[in-house]
Order: sequence, then structure tokens, then C-alpha cells
Amino acid sequence: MEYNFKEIEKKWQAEWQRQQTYKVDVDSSREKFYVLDMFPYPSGAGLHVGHPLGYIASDIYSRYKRLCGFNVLHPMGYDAFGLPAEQYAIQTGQHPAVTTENNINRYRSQMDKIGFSYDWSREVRTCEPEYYKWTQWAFLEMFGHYYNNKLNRADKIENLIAHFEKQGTEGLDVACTEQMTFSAEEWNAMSEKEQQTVLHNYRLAFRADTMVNWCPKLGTVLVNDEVKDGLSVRGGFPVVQKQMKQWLLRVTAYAQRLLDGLDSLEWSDSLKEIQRNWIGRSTGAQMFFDVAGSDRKLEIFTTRPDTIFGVTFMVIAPEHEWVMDLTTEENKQAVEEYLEMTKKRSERERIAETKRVSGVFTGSYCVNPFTEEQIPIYVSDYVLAGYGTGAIMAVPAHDSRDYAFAKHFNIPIIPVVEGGDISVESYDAKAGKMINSGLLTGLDVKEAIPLMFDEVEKRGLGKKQVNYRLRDAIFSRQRYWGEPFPIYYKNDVAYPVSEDKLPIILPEIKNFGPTEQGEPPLARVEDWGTEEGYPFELSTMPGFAGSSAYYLRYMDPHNDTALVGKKENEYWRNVDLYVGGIEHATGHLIYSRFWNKFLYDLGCVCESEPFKKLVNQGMIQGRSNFVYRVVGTNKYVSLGLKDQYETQEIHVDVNIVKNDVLDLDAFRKWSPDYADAEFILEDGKYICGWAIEKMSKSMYNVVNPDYIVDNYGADTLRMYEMFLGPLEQSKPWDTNGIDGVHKFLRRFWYRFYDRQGNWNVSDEQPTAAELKTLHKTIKKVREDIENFSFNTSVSAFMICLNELGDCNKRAILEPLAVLLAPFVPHITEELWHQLGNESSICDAAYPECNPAYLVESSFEYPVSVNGKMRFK
RNA sequence: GCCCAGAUGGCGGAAUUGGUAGACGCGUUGGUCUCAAACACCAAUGGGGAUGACCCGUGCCGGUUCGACCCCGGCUCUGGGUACCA
Repeated sequence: MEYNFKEIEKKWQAEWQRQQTYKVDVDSSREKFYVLDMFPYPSGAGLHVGHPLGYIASDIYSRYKRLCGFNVLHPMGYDAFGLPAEQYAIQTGQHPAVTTENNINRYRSQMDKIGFSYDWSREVRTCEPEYYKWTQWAFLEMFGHYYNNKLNRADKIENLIAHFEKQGTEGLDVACTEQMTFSAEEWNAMSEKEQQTVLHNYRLAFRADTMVNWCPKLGTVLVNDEVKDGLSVRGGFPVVQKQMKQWLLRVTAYAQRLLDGLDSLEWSDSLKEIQRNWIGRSTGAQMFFDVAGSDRKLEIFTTRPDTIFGVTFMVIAPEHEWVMDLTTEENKQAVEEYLEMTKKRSERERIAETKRVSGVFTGSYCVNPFTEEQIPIYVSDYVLAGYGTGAIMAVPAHDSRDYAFAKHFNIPIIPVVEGGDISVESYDAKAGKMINSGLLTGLDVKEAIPLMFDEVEKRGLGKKQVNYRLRDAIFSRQRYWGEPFPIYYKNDVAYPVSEDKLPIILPEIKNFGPTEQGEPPLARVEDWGTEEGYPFELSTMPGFAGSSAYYLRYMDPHNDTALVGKKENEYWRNVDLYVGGIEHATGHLIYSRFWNKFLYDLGCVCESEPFKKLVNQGMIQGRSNFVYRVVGTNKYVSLGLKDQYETQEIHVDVNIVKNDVLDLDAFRKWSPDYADAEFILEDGKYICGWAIEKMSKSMYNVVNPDYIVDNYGADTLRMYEMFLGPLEQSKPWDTNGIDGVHKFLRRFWYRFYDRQGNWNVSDEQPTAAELKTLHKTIKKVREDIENFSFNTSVSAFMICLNELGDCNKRAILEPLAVLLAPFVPHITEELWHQLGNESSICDAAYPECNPAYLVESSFEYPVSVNGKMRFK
């Protein structure tokens, strides 16, 4: 029998489906293991060879864990709401539901060909009402809760209302948008509408006026991740800053817990670092500066209270609410002009002018509480309204931004820490001896900072404070293709739809663009509202809404009374291994953790972190090929000779190039432009140039997995993707190397069959050398899988086969097949059955776990050489 | 600017974490088979050297050590994250 991968793979994929080999259920007699891939957004382009990399790695790990005896949950689904389908709909009128369905089918057929062990009975799609019912439900719960800092968890909003009724804001320690103070009497005297407005200051899902990235062309709000260099990531349209009423999630309430939780996770240090920076905790002092000639006290935040003797001016953000109050009559015009200018400046311009210093003097002064000196107050957009208090004390000698500002406006620069040369630049380091600083003079910076915290509190000037860079997540999008909000409006007040009315189903529409009035597409739906006629919210939820709790839904995907059943959640708990791209570090991976912690507070889930271990697979880059056209002709010169001509580099389809040698006929046929091409060859061949670039259509370097599966088989594809290099590293795809892996599988096959195709497995006893090779390989492969070092385990298999020579003994080949099964499930399943086994190789025991395969006496343990354990 | 990761043959990458650098695969060269080609198989393959015991080699400079791709100090370059966060 020949190694006919096409037949073998087709046969077993059908068989696995028929027997439901990969279906799993709660089984309290076995230990669980949950392996999850980041589910894909099904784009119209289909999968290229880079996409399945992480899926293959997690599939190998799942199959391995199953062989080791675990009950493995390994599901897959689709993140199906999103902008591309909507953009396509606006352009073509094709309903996003239709294109999404088509794309999903395409993805599914591509994935099926690779032989994954997913339990498809658990598939979820975020755009289906049965699924987004629970996205809406979670939102309602957030709407119905606030964050209680004393309990350090979310609490029912009813409890907050009760507190207001009894004692107003007295004794409250809760997360809020802004500090409010009112008494019980004041609260009780408020109208329903006023009370509801106040509550938005505390709810975990709330409405507020915020500066947002508004993209006029897309007609929607974008989060920072969706904007790059002032342009939208999708489409590349200009984005401007705009004040709008938006729904937000109070992620900041969980900042400290999100930070603390990182310590317990098995994530890479770099990923944890990205999240820490994103959360951006900093400890400093809140301080009040008296405004000269007024009873106002300007509140600022600083991490360097030790430099107070070097303060020579104050700066407030253009959006600071006191700007006009602090501006004197003679400076009024200049300040107003400045405010007008900053308002007009878009995000894009700000970035372009990032080094340009601008600002204006208000005419007012603060009093330095330590020196009693008067210091001028400026307005400048280098101070952000959204961080700290929107006002700073400026120390030009020790802050580079303050330094640039002081130089520009000729403000004095007083050094208070020894070490730098302030005639050249500021000295920002937190190290050195204090000078010119009254009571601090002579101390080290490290001593001065804590001393000042005490001093500030003692003198009643302010207190120690922790700030976070993390912002609340903007949660509404002015789009159609997303989850509708379970919110209706009555008398302009937002009310939750009752839970038993969920899901609020996204209505069908024909025109997907914004209305002429700039309203979201849902404004086109005539009866979009409650039965009583109250209008629903017109926005829909953003992409991260549906992806924040999908890992929980997989545990119990068809439950229609809860997001996840208690029994299911307590068995599967959380994700043991999560595999996906690093690009979600500050988006999905923050929001999911937040969402999970909220559900944890509600008692709906039993683990406070969703993803225990996380592995980021690297990106697979494209390897492009070039031909060199002699300028002004239709002649193409081979790489080695191109320096003799003036040439132009042109991308050529990698599929008509093999080992950098161009297929001349295929090139002539590739495009009419090249039909009459002439070539200047070297050694009778046309050698192409190459470069590593992003895999994309425009570079003609896209390789489709279907093509590889058709020509080499799924097993070869799986093994080769792993062989390319370390999983977490970015690396180029190069189809040329694939023969080596394919050859390995053929050689493995022909241990079982001879060249004439006759079954040729012997029952002879293996030699000691053969057993040593086998067990060395078992040990190595197992260690490599546990360390996600799949490339070296593939090498180990190849070495093993080389060492075994032409050994065809069952006692060696059978355990080797089990060892290989996670990597190449089809070929091993076939051989496993040829060996006479009835059940699937998926249910075999991993060699090391199976005593039958361990011949103790013949197994040579590693010996100590120079104090190291090694095999002889 | 700041933070993180990395740099090893013609190419992708190994090196049991301080102990024979270049495993494994690709490519290349030579050979066997064939009328021929493809497939397959065998051999060689870091550089230099009269192709022999020898010398030089892990981005660059220095250090620690009996011994350094690995540890320490200083640079250079590449990739990624972040950007007025006070």
C-alpha cells in the first residue's frame, strides 16, 4: 500500500465526524483540561497559511493532553460581528449576516481539511441571538451594579440608592466618574430624572460625555486601538476628536485587581509588562496651590513632590473647567484664541506637531506653599484633561516637557537636584542630592520623596494618591452590525429592558449607512423601541463585547437560562491554555479579565482570572520574490547580473517560483504584460531576488493552506508549520522546506509497508539500542511539548527514524505512532488501525504513561557527565 | 524619547542553560539507479589551509572563568510595544 495521504485524510476526517470522536462532556471522574484558541473574525479573504499556526499548536497540545488521560475541552467559534462586513454591506447592499455566513463556511471548510480535534457541537457565533442574549445580559448586570471600594467588589445599585436615601454621599468610598457631594435630603428632593443622571456617575455601565475618536467617513466612534497615526485602522480615514454622549464600562474600578491578578498568571513577562504599562499605576501626591488674590485652591497631581522648590510655573489643560475663571481681562482674547485653536486641532495634527511647544499665560498666579512665591499659571495642551486633575506644577529643571515649555516662554529654571546640566537639558532621573530646597537640601531624592508625602499631609496641602493611566472603555458604536443595547429611553432617561425580554434582536435593514442627520443606522428602523413605544438605544456594542465571555459560553453553549451553568463552570473552571496573537494585549485580554472579574463578583463564575496560561504564537510573514526588469524594456535580468543594468524591482507570484528559480513559461502566462517577456539568464536559470514582508495579496506572497493540503496533505502541513521555528517567534513561510517533512512521513509509512506495498511489520523483540532510541525520543518529545518547543520535537522524530535504520518492529513502531499522533493524526490513525487496534488512536495511552511500553531493564537512564545529566 | 525582545553557515533554526558550536531540515555539489528526466538512495557541505595533525569562527569592544553563543560592563543594528500619564 502506498502512502496515499488524500484518501487517508478524507477517510479519517469523515470517520471522526461520524463517531463524534472529539465530543466532550462533564466527567467528574477525570481531570479536566481546557485548551482555547482566540476565535477568528471570519474575513472575506479566507485563511492563509499563517492563520492556522496557533490552531495547530493548540491542537497538538490538546491531543497530547487527551492521550495523557485528561478530559480535554477544545472548542472553536466565530467572532462574527464587526466593521468589515458592515463596510462591505454599505458598498454592495449585501446583508452582513449573509457575507458573514459565507465567510464562516469558507473558514470551516479550510479548518476541517487540517484535521483539528474541535468539539464542533459547542461552536458559538457572537452574532446569533442565543449567544448575544448573554452579552446583553452581562451589560444589564453592569448597568445594575456599582463598585464599592470598601468591599472591593461590585455591589447592587439598589444598595447605593439606599445609602443615598439614608445619608447622601456621606461615608461613601466607591468608584465614580467625578466626586459628588450631596445630603440625603438633597437626594430625596431630586426628580427621577436628576437621580438617574446622578446614578450614571456610579454605574459600571454608564453614559457620559466624553472626548471620542470620531471618524466622519465611517460614521462611528473608534477606540484608540482602532486609530493609528490619526487615521482609522480600517479604511485609513481621518479621525477627529469630538465630545459625545457615549456608553462606557467602568474598567478603571478594577485597575488594581487587574494589576494584582497578573502575578498569578503564566503569561510571558513581556505581555504582563504591556498590561502593567497600559494600566499605568503611579503613586504621587495630590496637592492644593492657593490662587493669588482668590480663595480658590488649584488641585494638581505630582509624582515628584520633592522638586517643589523648583516649581516656576503652573499649567492647566485647555479643557480645565477653571480656564476662563483664571483668565484676567487683558489675557482673555489670547486665551480664547488658544482654546479655539486647540479644539480644532485633530488628533492627527497633534501627533504631527508633537514636539511643538504651545501655550498661553492666563494672567493669574498661584502661591508656592513652601516658598510663598507667586508663580504664573499657563494653559497648554501638553497637559491632558483626562489624567490626574488636568493641572500640574511645572519643574522645568527636572521634567523635559516643562523644560521645553520654560525655554520657549523664557521662564526661570531652578535646579533642585544635583546631577544634570540644565543649560543643555532637564535632569529627569530620580536620583541625586537635593539643593536649593529648604528643609530638603542635602537629602537624597529617594529620602526626599517619602518625606514630602508626610510633609504635604502634615501641612494639610493634600495627600498621597494613586493614579492609573487606564481609561474607562467606550462601549457604544454608531454602527449596525453589532449587539443592540437592552436600553430604552423615557423622558430622555435610559432604562434597562427587563431581563425576560432578552435578547433584543437586531432588526433587518436594507440601508446600512448612517442617516442624513448623522444618526446610527438603527434610526432607520421604524418601530425600534419597546411595546409601549419607548425608543431603544440606537448604538450597538463594540467588537470586544462579544469576545469578552465567549470562553465561558463554550462550557455550556446551549444553556438558555444562564450564561453558563453552575455545574459546568465548576467543572471546566477557566482556560488552562490560551493560544493567540499578542495584538490583543491591551484590548481583548484586558476587557475579558475585567468582564470575568465582574462576573466573579456576581458569583456567576468560580475563577477570578479567565486564562491561566497564555502563549502568543508569532506572526508568519510572507517571503516575496522579485524579478528585475531592465528599465524601459520588457527584458528581465537574473539576480546575479542585475547590477550590470538599470533595473526596476517587480513582485512576482511566489507560486511560480521554486527555490528562487523562476518558471519562465508560467511567468509569461501570469499576466498579458509578460507574454512577450525576454530573459537574461545565469547558468541557464532565472534567479529571483527575495525579501521577508507581510503576507498579503499585493506582495503576491500569499500561500493558501488548501494548496498545501492538496499537494502534501494535512499531516505534512501541520508538522511543517511546527518545524518552521519556535512557536512564539515571527518567522517567514517558505514552501521550499516542506519536502523534508513530507519525506519523513513517507519514510515512517514505509516502515510499515515495504516498497512493493506489502505489510511488513515484524513481531521480533527490539534490541537494546532500538529501545534506547525510542525512550530517548519519548522523553525528549514529551518535554518539548510541555515547553511548547514543537520545532525541536519534530527534529527529534527525524533523528529517531534516522537512528532506527530500517527497524520495522511492532514494539518500536506502535509507541512511536502514538507519540506522533498529536502532530499527524491522520497517518497515525490509519497505521494504528492497520496494526489491528479497534478504537481511535485518540484514546490510546501516551507511551510514557503506559507501562506496557516501558521495558525497565533496557531503558538507559541519563548519566552524570561533569555534573550534568546527559544521555551517553 | 521610554520599555521589552533579539542578533549563530547560502536559508529556517539546534546547542540538555557555563562543558566537543552549527543537531534536524532546506539548498548546493558529487555519486548510484535510468536511454534520459523525475522520484529514491548514498556521500560531502561554517571559513581558511599543500584539503593532512593546524588556524579562525556565534553583531562589535572589553571583563569574569580551567573553559563563555550562554554570566558581567559598554556600544551597534533589527523587530515589537508605548507615546506629552506630570
